[in-house]
Amino acid sequence: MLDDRKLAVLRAIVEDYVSTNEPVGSKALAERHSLNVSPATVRNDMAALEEQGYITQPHTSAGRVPTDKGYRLFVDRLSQVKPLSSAERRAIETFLAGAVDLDDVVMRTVRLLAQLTRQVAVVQYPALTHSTVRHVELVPLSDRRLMFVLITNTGRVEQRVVELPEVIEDSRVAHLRAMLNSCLDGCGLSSVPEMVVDLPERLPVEDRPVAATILSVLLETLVDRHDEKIVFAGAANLAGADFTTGLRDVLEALEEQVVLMRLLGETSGTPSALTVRIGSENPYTGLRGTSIVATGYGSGDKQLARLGVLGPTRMDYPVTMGAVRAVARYVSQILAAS
Amino acid sequence: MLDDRKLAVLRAIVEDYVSTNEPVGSKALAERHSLNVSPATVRNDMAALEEQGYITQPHTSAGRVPTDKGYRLFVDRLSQVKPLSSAERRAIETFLAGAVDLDDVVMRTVRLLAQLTRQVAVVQYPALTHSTVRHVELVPLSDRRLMFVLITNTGRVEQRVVELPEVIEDSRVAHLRAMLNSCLDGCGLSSVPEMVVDLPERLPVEDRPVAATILSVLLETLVDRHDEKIVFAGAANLAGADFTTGLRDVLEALEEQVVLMRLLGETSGTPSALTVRIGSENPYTGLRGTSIVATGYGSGDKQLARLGVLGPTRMDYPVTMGAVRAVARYVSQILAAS
DNA sequence: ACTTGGCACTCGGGAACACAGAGTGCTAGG
DNA sequence: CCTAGCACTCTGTGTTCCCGAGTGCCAAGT
Repeated sequence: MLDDRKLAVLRAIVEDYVSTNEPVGSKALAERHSLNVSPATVRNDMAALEEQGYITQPHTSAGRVPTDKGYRLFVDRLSQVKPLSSAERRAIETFLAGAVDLDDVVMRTVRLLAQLTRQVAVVQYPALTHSTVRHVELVPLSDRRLMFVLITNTGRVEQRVVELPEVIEDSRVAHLRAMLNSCLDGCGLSSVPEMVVDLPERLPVEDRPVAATILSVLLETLVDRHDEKIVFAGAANLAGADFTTGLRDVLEALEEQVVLMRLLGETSGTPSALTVRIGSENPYTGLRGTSIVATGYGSGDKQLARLGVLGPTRMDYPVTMGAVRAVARYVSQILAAS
Repeated sequence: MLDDRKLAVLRAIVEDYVSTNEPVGSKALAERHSLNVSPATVRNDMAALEEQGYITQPHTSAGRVPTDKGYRLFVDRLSQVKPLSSAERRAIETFLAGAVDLDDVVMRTVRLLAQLTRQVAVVQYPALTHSTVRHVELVPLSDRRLMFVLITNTGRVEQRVVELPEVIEDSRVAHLRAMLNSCLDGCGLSSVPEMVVDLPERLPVEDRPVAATILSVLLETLVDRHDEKIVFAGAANLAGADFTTGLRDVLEALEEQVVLMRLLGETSGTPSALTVRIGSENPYTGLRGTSIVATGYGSGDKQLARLGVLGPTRMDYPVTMGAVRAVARYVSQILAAS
C-alpha cells in the first residue's frame, strides 16, 4: 500500500514544507531530494498519498501540503529525534546551573526551552503530590492569626494565613509545630491526610480546636494545589506564524491554566516518553493548527511534572523533540541534585 | 492659539478615532458631535490642529488621526478619568477577596485588570525593600545544608538553600534561628544589613563561620531580588490591534523583566498618581505604537510596587485610567488587610 | 473677522481583466 | 512500473479604471 518510495516522498514533502512554508510540487521534489525518479513518478506517488489522506493540495494545481495524518506518520515512522549539538548542551547546563531556587529553575527552564525551539515553551511546576514533606513551619502573626508554611523536598514552598478560633500563645504554637513536624517529616504528600487523621487525639484537649483548624488548612492546601501551576514563555515566537484558528485563540488558550494542563497531557504510559499531539488530535478547539511536543520530567524514577513546546503544526519535529527531551533530562538532574 | 472649539474638535477626533479605528473626516465630525458649525469650519480648525502637530492625515485626503502629541493633550486637558460602574466594583472586590496568598493576589490582580481593560495588564510584585521581616526560618536539610526562608509582612516568602562550611547539629541551628529572629523581627528590609553587621560578634566563637555564611546568603537575597518580579496577562488582547512596530516586538518586550520594569516607570513624583506614557514617549523602541497607563499601589502610605496596562496608542484613556486606578486601590486594601 | 457653501483636486481602494507560471492529471510509449 | 509529453486549471500579480471620501481654497455672507 505504501511502499518505501512513497514514504520517502512523504518525508521529503514534510521536510520541504517545514523549511519553506510553501506547498511543494513534484518537480522541485524530484530535484532537491535524490529520489532518482522523474517528476511524473513522484506525481503518481503523490496522488496515492493524497488518496489516503496524508497530503492535500490547498487548491487545484498548487503543490501538496502534509495533513495532520501525514505529520503523524512522519513523526511515528519517518523521523528520528535529533540530538542537540554539544554547544547547545553546554549552554543548557550552564544556564540551568545558575538557578537559585525552584521559581528560578522553572523560569529558566521555560525561557531556555522557548529560545532553543523558537516556539512557545510550557512548564508545569513539580507536583506536590509526589513530593515529601521537608518541614512545616508555624509563624505567629498576631494572637489570633498565624502563617502556615509547608516546604517540600523539591524546594517548593506553600504558605497560607490561618485564622485561629482562639488566642494562642507562642509556647503552644511551638509544641504544635514540633508535633506536626515529627509526624509529617519525610512523608509523602499523598499520605499526609492519613498521617494526620488521628493527630488531634494525641494532643492535650485544649489544643485540639486549634490543631483542627490548622490541619484543615493544610489539607485544603494539598487539594487546592492539585490544579498545578503552569508557566509559559516565548509567545513572541508565535508572531510570525499564521494559524488556521487565529492568533488570538492560541494566546487565550495559553493563559488558561486548565487548557495548558490538558495540553501537556495526562501521563500516557511511560512518563518519560515524548508525547506529540498534532493539530486536530488536540483536545482544545482553539488549538487546531498547533502541535504539542511534551514529556515528563522528575528526579529519579518518579515523574514530578511535565514540560513541552507548542508551535504551528508545521514545525520541525525532530529538532523540537530533541530539545524537549534534552531539557527535560537536564531539569530532572538539577532537581535531583538540590 | 487653541480656542475652545479647536479643543473640542480635537477631543471629538480622539473619541471618534478610538471608537471607530478609522481616520475621521470633517463631515462626520460636524454631524456626530454637536459642534453647531459647518464641516468647512471644522476643516479650518483641523488644518490649524495639524499645523501644530496634534493630528495628522495618513495620506492626502483621508480623515485625520491624532498624533502622540494630540493624545497627550487629550489626556492632560480634555478628558477626565471615568469611574467604574458599581457592578464592576463589586466584581473586583469579590474576585480579589478570594485570594489565598500573595501569589494568588498578584495573579488575580493581573488577570482582573486585563479583563477589565481588554488590554495587557502588568503587575509588579510588592517590593521587598519597603517590607519588614516577619519571620526568619532555618530548616536543616542535611548535616551540611539548610534551607533559609524569609517571610515578610506582605506575605512574600524568599527561600534559599545554604551550603554550610561545617557540620552543624539541630540545637545550634535553633539557637541561630532564635538569634536571627530576635534581631530582625519587624525590622525593615532596607535596614537589615546594618542590623546584622555585628551579629556574629554576639555569638559563641564556634558559631561564627556558619552565621557568616547564612548572613551572606541573606544579604545576597536582598540584593538579588532588587530586580523585582513582574507578571503580565492578557496578551491575547493584542491579537486584534495592529502596531506600527509589529506584534512580535511588543510580545518580546513583555517577556523582558527589565523592559517591563522601566515601562511601569520609576516613581515620578506622587506615587499614587496615574502615569501615562504615550507612544514615542516610551523608553523602549519596540513599543512605539503602544501606550502605558500605570500607577503605584501599596498598603497605607508606603508605595510597594506598581501596576498598569499596556495597549495600542489608540486606546480609551478615560476608561483605562479609571480601571487602573480602581484596581490599584483595591489591591492596596487587600494587602493592607492581610 | 469669522463662518459657510461651492468647487476642483487628490488619492486610496476595489473591481475587472489579462497573463504568466507552476503544478497537475492523463495517456501513450518504453 | 516508470517516463515523457501535453492540455488544463488554477493562483497570484500587475494594469487599468473608476468611484468616493475627504481635502484645500476661494468668494460670498453675516
